[in-house]
Amino acid sequence: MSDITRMASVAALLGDPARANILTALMDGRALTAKELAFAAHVAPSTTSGHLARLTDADLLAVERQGRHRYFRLASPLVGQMLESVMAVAGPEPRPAGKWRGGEALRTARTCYDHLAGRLGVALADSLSQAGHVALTHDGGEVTDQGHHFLRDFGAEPAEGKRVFCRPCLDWSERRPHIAGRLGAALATRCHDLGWIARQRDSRAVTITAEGSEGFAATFGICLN
Amino acid sequence: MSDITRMASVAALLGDPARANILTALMDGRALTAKELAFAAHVAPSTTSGHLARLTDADLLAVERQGRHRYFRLASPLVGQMLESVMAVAGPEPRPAGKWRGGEALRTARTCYDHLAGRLGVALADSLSQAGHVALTHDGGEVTDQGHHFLRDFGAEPAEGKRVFCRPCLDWSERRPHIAGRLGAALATRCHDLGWIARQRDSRAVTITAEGSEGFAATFGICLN
DNA sequence: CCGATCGTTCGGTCCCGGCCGAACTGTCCG
DNA sequence: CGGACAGTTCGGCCGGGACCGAACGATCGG
Repeated sequence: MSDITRMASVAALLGDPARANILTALMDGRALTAKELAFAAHVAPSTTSGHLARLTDADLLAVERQGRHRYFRLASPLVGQMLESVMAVAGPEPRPAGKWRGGEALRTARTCYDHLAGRLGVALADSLSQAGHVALTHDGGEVTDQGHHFLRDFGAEPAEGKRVFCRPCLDWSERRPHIAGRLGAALATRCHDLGWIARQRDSRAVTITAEGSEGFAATFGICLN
Repeated sequence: MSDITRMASVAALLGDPARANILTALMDGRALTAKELAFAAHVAPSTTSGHLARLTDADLLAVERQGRHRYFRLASPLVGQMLESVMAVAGPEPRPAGKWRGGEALRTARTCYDHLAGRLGVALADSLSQAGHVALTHDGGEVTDQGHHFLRDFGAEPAEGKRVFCRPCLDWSERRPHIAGRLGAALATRCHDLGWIARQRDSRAVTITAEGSEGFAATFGICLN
């Protein structure tokens, strides 16, 4: 099979709505059981089983047995990045002009594999950028010396090593870059540890707690209303 | 239509081998006519016409009329990045153990939208990195002061502006990062202007000329044999 | 004006693959 | 051991969509 046909077959796997639902349900890195995924995909368990078999055969999913359960997760971060890049092309839903639809929570704040995205993610990136803590461009990013101090104080400095910590990740709903990479993961973890954000059940959406609302405003000048 | 179903429909467009061939044929940024694309896709012109209509409807392709021709090109760099990311997940073809197949040229050197990829692209990235001209990580990259001098001498310094010039772009055949972004585009242009590389007809593959072979060895210490 | 070429539209064929329910295997628990 | 639950396999149904050839506009050259 040629490179292109193999690419097509991978893309075809994403091209079915049921499988797309399965994959996006796993995008935050959690591992879910077949039944939970059947619910997410809105199809019968038997149908889901077939989809899961194909996805694992193609190495898009990894599976782990645990008693009578089988836990599925994305096989690698590459898969998550692929999904985000397709979302970026699919673009944001054209706003129905003043009408609010479901899924707004996802737009406000969500996890993108291991970091924060949505309006919160973009706002964080803007805040750090305007304060001079990070230098972001459309194709890379770097933490400034001043930024290192700030992040250490905040408790989110990523491990030492290479100089560049932030890969900009184009947000599919905001169409603006936000902070991924090691820094993005460290920020998300810290916000979670501080109790500023909480994961929602069965969704990549995250809720901003009362403490978070206060904290984001005080520390980053972010107010999402 | 929800975000996920829209993502699925975009992915489904990539999921057909004929359309995948069309899109990859356009990945180097050239604009091709419907007939050329029909040849690339290995299907009848009538079939191609339908595919092209669907791809332009979904804003994956942009079209420009010129007399009785219609020139198609990728609608945005985002589309090219999406294709690369899917290729990265699809992974390299498992080598048939000592047997050389067609498509080797593509693995040696090719264009990836506007920069160089394949073994040449990876070797360039390695060379610049080891010489201390750029600092590359898996999620970003930066040109050093020393690198600025070197690139200016080579004639490939990208336009002034932001500090970070290189987005690492995971190579789907080598599984290693190479240099994309502004720096990648500048390097590719300079190598082309020097006559070191030449585009092949109807392919993203590029050939390394005799001058190029010498130049890459002398300037970068690269020898691809 | 006429042929040649580029591209689209239409009608018809055909097959892939998504879906379900029912039956089956395997695991945990009382 | 027997019931409950997780997950898979199988058979059958059905629709979407990929494909082609032929006929039809559009545009260029002579």
